[in-house]
Amino acid sequence: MTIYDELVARGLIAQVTDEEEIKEMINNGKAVFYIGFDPTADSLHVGHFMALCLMKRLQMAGNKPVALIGGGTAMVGDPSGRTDMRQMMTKETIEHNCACFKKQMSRFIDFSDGKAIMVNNADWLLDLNYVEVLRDVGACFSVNRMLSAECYKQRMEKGLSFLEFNYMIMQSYDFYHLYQTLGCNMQFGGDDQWSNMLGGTELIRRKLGKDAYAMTINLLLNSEGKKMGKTQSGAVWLDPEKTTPYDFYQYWRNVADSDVLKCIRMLTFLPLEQIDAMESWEGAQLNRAKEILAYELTSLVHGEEEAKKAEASAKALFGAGSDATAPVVELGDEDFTDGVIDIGSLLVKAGLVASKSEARRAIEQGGVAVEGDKITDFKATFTKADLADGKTFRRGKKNFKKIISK
RNA sequence: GGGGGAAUUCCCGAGUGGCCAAAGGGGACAGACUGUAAAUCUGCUGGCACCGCCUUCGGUGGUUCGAAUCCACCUUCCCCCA
Repeated sequence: MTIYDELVARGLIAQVTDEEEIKEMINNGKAVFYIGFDPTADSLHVGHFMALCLMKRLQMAGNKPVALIGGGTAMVGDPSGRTDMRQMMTKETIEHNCACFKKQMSRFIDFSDGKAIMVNNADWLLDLNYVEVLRDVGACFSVNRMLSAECYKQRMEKGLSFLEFNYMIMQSYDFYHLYQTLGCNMQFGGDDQWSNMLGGTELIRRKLGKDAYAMTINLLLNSEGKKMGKTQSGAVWLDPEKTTPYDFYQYWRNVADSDVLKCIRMLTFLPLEQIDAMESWEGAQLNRAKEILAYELTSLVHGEEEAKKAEASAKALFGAGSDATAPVVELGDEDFTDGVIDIGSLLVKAGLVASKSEARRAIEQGGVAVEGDKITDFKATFTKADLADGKTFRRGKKNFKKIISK
């Protein structure tokens, strides 16, 4: 099976500019392609992970990836798919984020011996001269066309600043620049980048009279059409400091039935035959598929060892009720007053609830348990000795913390 | 530049002087049912020393016994005209 066919079979490909040409190039390892990542946070998230996987798959097929970190474009901010303007980031923040991205990417992509290249568009964008750019590339863009682009649609209602309007031009310039300097002839990215990417192929055609290609991959949407990889508290990060391997595992363990197979197909490297075999699974059997999904992804992102730990924790907590593996929180003397700590403060300290009021509510509604026994009294207290060996506290069905006094 | 409108608790959105911690919806959270799923039903949704008190309605001042509600200035955004 060719790499292109595999991408299709995995449901990854969304749009392509020239299917035959792209097929020919990536199947034969002839593509030099780039994917851009704007450093909007200090860690990559699931969306980036998909792009990195795509990069890896293509690299394995012999193509040469260029990972572009958008240190320059982040100064502008991509308005695509947004209803309001991004908060402007300081140069320092951007630089810090770039460094974080770089570190994380190196774990997924092999940059040794020139097998892949990493560049930062700050290196060429920041020194551009305004009038020169206007004359040079500005003349190649039609405002009328740009305004009708899908990525600006949403913003036509709420307002779009000139700063952000220029994002497409910056991205197009990147492609143009990489085409000339690295012979980069393809750009891949999320489907929300389609119009920005077309801007680049168009610019190359106009300026150089050459063809360049673009291909987008489907965004990972759940069955309700919402982007996956987000939780109430924000994105699911790849940085273990920001999203623990256990939480990462749990996120995937809890995806909806209707989304499991799609996720396995799009995100894991499991052979397609094996995935096809899961297609017939139904009902509770899908739980097995969710375990596989969660394990595979945790393993890819955090390593096999962490994945095993997360899986073991989950099985223990949800299965027999063993307490050995929940995340541990230690309490010191300062947490106890007169030798005791009340349940409300304890839950707050453990990070199981945001406030004592929330703790009260959770208890009143029967959502808190210690060592499997439901707590009904908000006035309950614990002494240091009670917690000397550690006790597992649960809020709701899925939140566990082991509390130990020291 | 001229004219008009808007800013409310996580989001949308009521509220135009006391009965407002603020309707309604969404989301989130908790419970029941389950398969650590979905759907459904119930509860709950600012904080705390919780039958009470404190902080919130873009910002700063002011009027008033009392303001999310009135006045002034400021900030931001939208619409129409240029």
